[in-house]
Amino acid sequence: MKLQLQIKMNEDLFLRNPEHTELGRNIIKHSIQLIEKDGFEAFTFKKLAEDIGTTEAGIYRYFENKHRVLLYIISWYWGWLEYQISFQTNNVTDPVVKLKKVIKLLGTTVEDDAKTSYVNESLLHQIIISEGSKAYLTKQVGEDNKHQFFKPYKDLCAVIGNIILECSPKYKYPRSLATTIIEMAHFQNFFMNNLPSLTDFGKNKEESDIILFLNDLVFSSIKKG
Amino acid sequence: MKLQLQIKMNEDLFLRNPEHTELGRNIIKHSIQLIEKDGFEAFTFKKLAEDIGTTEAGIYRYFENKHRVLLYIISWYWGWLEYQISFQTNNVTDPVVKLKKVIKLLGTTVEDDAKTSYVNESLLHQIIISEGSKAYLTKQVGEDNKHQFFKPYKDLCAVIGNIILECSPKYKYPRSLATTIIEMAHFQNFFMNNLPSLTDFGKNKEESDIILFLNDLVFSSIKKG
DNA sequence: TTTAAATGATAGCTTTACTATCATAAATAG
DNA sequence: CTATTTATGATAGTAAAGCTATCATTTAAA
Repeated sequence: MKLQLQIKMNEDLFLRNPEHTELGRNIIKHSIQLIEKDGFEAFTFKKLAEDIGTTEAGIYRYFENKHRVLLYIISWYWGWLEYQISFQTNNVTDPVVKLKKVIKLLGTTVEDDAKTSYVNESLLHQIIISEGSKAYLTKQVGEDNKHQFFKPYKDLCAVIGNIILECSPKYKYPRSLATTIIEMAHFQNFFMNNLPSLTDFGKNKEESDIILFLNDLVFSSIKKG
Repeated sequence: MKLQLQIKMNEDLFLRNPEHTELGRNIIKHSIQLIEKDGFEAFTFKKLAEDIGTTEAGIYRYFENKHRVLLYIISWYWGWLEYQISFQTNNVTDPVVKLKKVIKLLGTTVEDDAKTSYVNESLLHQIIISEGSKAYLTKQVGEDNKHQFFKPYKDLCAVIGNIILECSPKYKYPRSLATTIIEMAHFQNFFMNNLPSLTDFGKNKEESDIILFLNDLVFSSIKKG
């Protein structure tokens, strides 16, 4: 049996659902490739169109602008990650074990998942590291929030926050600790590879060291209460 | 006696030193105002020129592009903050007290400092919160790093890392914890004001709560060793 | 098979990002 | 106190980015 995984996307993100057509799926696929390769600033609909073999106008029929594309693929990633977490922590009773799995998932470079044909999770993970915060670090964050564009991120944060509370019911900052884990999993990775003297991982450049750091950070914080 | 504070800037950041001329100082002053008001993406040399009452070409004589302007003002801020830290922790022997002062400085909205005429530190602090990570989250991070554009940030990180080591000589991740404090001081603030459900500070929206969170995070991490 | 929906091809417009040129004003050196 | 460097102003122009519009054609659904 061939399984196919579908992430439910916010309809306001697009003008026409990219999942429904070949061109749409190509837009997602090539956007991920281009943004990963050149960075979000250098990413344009013109280049994307050339890459796919369609025209600029064709892209605009699916997405209002490139920021929406970024929001789309990042939302997709958070949705996918939440699914991974629920899958991997299923039947796990010990919340400490759960939380450790979450940290490992956040801090590990993922492999491309065959269940999602037009999305390369490995590239997407790199995009999350380098471009993730650009989704919300804008002046339109309030408007975008009204459209619920950050719901997948908030949901993930809530899931992790609840696991933290399971570990330590009296801990005062479950959500802020959750965002700290998420953001730091990615920032420490970026720093390790680009500005290593900002981290303690410059020598080995091992993701596993980041995970050790995050485990230490999280479990010393919550073990007290 | 009127004191004047000068931050030594990396010469590669500009084509002509903006500190030396009225126009140059205006470029810095109005850049800070515009970036704070409209965000970095909407910031253009044309608008800046109109704001100042000069021409686009005039700006280009000082800065190669708007990203260099961002790097300039952000570098300035880190330099200024390192000075604030060294000033405020001077004569403090207890490293725990020092570290608490650092966290407070990072997490508190600063007031405009009269000692620096053309720089509004209060606006600059807002820019650090919303735009700070865009300085390095680019494809040119490697090139920019060769120019030493991130030295002020690295220096600050080293200073904080050393205070952490003073508190707890065996702690394994002083630099990563330092960047975590710095980044989270700003991200939690951004989230609190824009996406409050990502934090535990949505009700009060008090900076002091972020500082409590960071203190808890840091001191539970380092107290073990 | 008719009708609607999706795509391709092309054009055009405004803004951004940047370079170049030349005249003039201000500062400074001889 | 003039000569000359240096900074600024004014203007022009180019390539690319960001976006909208139109119409013909292909593809898919009724």
